[in-house]
Amino acid sequence: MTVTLADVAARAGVSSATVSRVLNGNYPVAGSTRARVLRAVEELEYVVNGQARGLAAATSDLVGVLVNDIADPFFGIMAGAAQAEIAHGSRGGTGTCGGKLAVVCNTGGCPEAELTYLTLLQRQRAAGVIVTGGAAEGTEHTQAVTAKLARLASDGTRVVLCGRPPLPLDGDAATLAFDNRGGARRLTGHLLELGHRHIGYITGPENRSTTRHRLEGHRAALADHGLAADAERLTVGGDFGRAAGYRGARELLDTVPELTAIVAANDTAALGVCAALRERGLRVPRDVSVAGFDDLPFSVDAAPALTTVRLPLHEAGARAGRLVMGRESAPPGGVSMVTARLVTRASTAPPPTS
Amino acid sequence: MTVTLADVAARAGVSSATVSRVLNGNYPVAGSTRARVLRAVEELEYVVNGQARGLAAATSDLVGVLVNDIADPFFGIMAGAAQAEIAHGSRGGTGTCGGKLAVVCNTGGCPEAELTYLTLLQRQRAAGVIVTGGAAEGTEHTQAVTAKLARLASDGTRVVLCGRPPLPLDGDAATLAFDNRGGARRLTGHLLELGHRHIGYITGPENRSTTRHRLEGHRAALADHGLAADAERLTVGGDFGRAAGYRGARELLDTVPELTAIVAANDTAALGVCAALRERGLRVPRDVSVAGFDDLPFSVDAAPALTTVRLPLHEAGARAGRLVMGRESAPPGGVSMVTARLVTRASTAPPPTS
DNA sequence: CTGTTAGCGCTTTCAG
DNA sequence: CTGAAAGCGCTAACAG
Repeated sequence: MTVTLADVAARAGVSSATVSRVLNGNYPVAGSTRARVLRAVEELEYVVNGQARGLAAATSDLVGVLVNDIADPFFGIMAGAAQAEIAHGSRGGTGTCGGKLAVVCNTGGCPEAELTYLTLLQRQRAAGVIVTGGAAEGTEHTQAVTAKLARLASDGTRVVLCGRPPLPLDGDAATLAFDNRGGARRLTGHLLELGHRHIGYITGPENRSTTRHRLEGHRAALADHGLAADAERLTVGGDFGRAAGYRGARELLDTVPELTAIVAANDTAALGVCAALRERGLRVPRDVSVAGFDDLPFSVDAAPALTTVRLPLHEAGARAGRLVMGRESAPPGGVSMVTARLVTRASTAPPPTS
Repeated sequence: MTVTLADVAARAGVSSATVSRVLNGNYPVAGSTRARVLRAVEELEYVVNGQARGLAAATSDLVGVLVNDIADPFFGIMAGAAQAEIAHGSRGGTGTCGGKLAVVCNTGGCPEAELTYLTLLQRQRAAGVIVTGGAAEGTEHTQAVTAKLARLASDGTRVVLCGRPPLPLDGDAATLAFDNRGGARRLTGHLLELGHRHIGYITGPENRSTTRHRLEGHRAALADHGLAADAERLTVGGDFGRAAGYRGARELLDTVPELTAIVAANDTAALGVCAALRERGLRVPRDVSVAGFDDLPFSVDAAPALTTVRLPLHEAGARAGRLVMGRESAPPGGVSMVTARLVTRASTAPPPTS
């Protein structure tokens, strides 16, 4: 039924080894022979069996990309950029081919799912793995994920952490850490400079490194201005979702009447905040300033356009892709800090003078 | 270095065949033997080699998911839902495992890239392929894509088309077609009922089935009201991007002063339209009504909330996932039409009375 | 430059 | 119920 190397060899009147050499192009083959082989390949519509090839050569065409939520542009942008680099160099048709296949895995941020996918990738002997998004902290499985990653790295799988704190891994593992703490600090600093003194904060999901770092940055800025005492009361829990932003804003409005600004842990939640404010008849930024984090594409289209912190997601994803493909060498120390730049737009202004 | 079946067998004091049988659980094995084998697996941290297994059993753990742009939530939502179904049943650890690995491939809507990825997937002997998003039409490569899909289907790869017109494929191929034409017709019908008579339209990219169907639906609604004559002049080209919506709106505003509404081919472009309108000092919907298509999550947060057409992307993606896994049987005739529901929100209102 | 010969690690008859 | 043996389709030495 399905045509194999041997079929091609027979048709071209050569040995299967020769066909293999022509296809892989990593060995000298006479021009006439090569032509004959290629014609046979065409005629038979031969397509190599990647599994057999991988088994024999101990290689793999697969690279895993773990994301928390592929439907979220935050991850979609990184995954897309990484994938473009990973596939880079691939040529269609029946001929040779460079690039690899990116396997994007949705973990929902759940360490168990991460573990499952890492095992699945290990099973396929993936050439590399990119893990994006913050790490879960303090869970039982967190340790297991680290161990699995260590195992993969020591087995020769290239491991790249993108937007996640560095881990002590052997092999050529690299980390692109996001400066969430610094970005958050600058963002809240901006609000403080505008004159705000009662700033609400809606966090990300519990026990995640990203949540913690952004909150720490926010608190650091408050501390800079001697406002640390009030911080706890002005903080409500969220989960990076729009609904959480909406609920959080309502709660803050109810409990902190003197509030003049709300910072959400990300843009999506900030949109929910805006919706809640609108519903209460409050104007942004005249009555309350609002800020997010990430600078996703839709943030500039919010009304008013959102002040936020820009993370170069596309560049980071592309770089992670190059790192995992070994096309770029790891930064010294294996860790590179990705800077987060403050982007001030229309949603923040000085507090009402009243 | 890496531990194999034989290592486990040796440790457990059985043959490798027995280990295989325990791991696959598809053959009777004595309880005591099984326990011994499982313990050896644990101790050695054995993980099966998917390539070898695939080669020997002529199976694959991979399922391809082709999308136009993974950074676009339109595709992210479908891909995420499909992936959840594909991975479904997978259990972590060292034991057996049901689900498969979804390989999400970004094609950028380019038929050549589609071809490349399909070949790559064919090479890996993927168990199935889901192709999402509209098809390119009239390109040289379009035919080649169809041929490749036909080849895959006849080779036993399950092919599912999701949001793309049906193709005559052998094997168990299924199609989930989106009712773009009907949805667009109802959307423009809504505007006409509100009293609009000069409705601008910003299209999607050229030569794509989705673009064509949505435009056809729009025109059909106009024809229902005897307004077909003016349609050409009120249509400008776009590409589903925000910038195209922005540019298109400016162009329409300049050339059609009597305009009272603008329909964009999708929500993203509609956001660009709103931005252009805002910039010109026009209020939505008081001066100009705006409508999009897709009902992406951010559309409800636009200001004003966008009137649009809802496509059940999550359900469609999940269904495509079940179909490709053979967990749900194909609809009669192999084609199922996914309905597109009109969602009226604040961005549309009757035209100014002046 | 090309053919021969071993496997890669696993599944799967076929015997026992 | 378990073991032995024959491949799955390909690559990679090793000889010519």
